[in-house]
Amino acid sequence: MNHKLRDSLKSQTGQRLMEMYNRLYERYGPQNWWPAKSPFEVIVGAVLTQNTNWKNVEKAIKNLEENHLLSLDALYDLPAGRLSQLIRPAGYFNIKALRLKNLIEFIVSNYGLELDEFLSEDTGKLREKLLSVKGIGPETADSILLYACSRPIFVVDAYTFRILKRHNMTDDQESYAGLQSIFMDHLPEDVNLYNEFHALIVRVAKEHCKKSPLCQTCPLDGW
DNA sequence: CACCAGGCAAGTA
DNA sequence: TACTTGCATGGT
Repeated sequence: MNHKLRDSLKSQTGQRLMEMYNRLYERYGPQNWWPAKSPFEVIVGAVLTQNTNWKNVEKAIKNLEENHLLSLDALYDLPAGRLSQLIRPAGYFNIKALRLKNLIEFIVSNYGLELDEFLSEDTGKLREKLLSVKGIGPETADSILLYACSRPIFVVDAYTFRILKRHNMTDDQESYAGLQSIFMDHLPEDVNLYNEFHALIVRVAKEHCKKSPLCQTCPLDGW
C-alpha cells in the first residue's frame, strides 16, 4: 500500500473519530473527568475502580479521606490488612489492598515520597514501569498516565471495544494496543481531547445500546 | 432473584 | 497462545 492511500485512510478514520467525538460532546458536554481532588486520588481510584462501579469506589475513597489516609506517605505506612478493611465498599478488597500497596511501594522506591518526581517522569518509561507493577494492567496504567499525569495517552476499556465494534471500526480479536492505536494514530496528541473522548464513550455506552446493535436515541445512530 | 460495574493474575490445555 | 476462573461489594 502506498503512502498516499494509507494517509487517505488514516485521514478518513481520523475524521470519523472526530465526528463521533463532536456528536458526543454536543449531546453531553464536558464530563469533568477524573472526579478527584488530587493526582494521588486519581491513582488510588484507578486501582479501586477495576471491575467496579464508581459509586462504590467513592465510598472507599471517602473512608480513606475521613481517616486522613489519602496521601502517599500515609498509605505507605498503612498495613495492607487495615487498608483492605477501609476499601471494603469497592469490592475485591483483599486483592486491591495488595495492588495498592504494590503500586505505592513502586512509587516510593523509585521516586520517593514526593509525587512530583513520579508525575514528571518520561511518559514511555513511566508506562513501561507501571505495567511491570503487579496489579497494574494497561487500562489502569493508561488511566494514571492520562488522568493523573496529564499525558496524551488514550484509555481503552470494555465500552471502547463495544462502541467501535458497533460501528464496524474494529473486530472481536483486536488487542488493547491495536484499539488504542486506532485513536492515537489518527487523532492529534491532545490531553483534553483524550480525556473527554474516553469519558464520553463511557457515558454513551452506559446510556445506550446495551443489547441491540443499534438504538434510535443514541447520538451515534445513523452510521 | 439474577446480573452488572471505568481489570488483572494465575492456572489450564 | 487462547480460554477460564477467582476476586467481592452494592445497586438495579
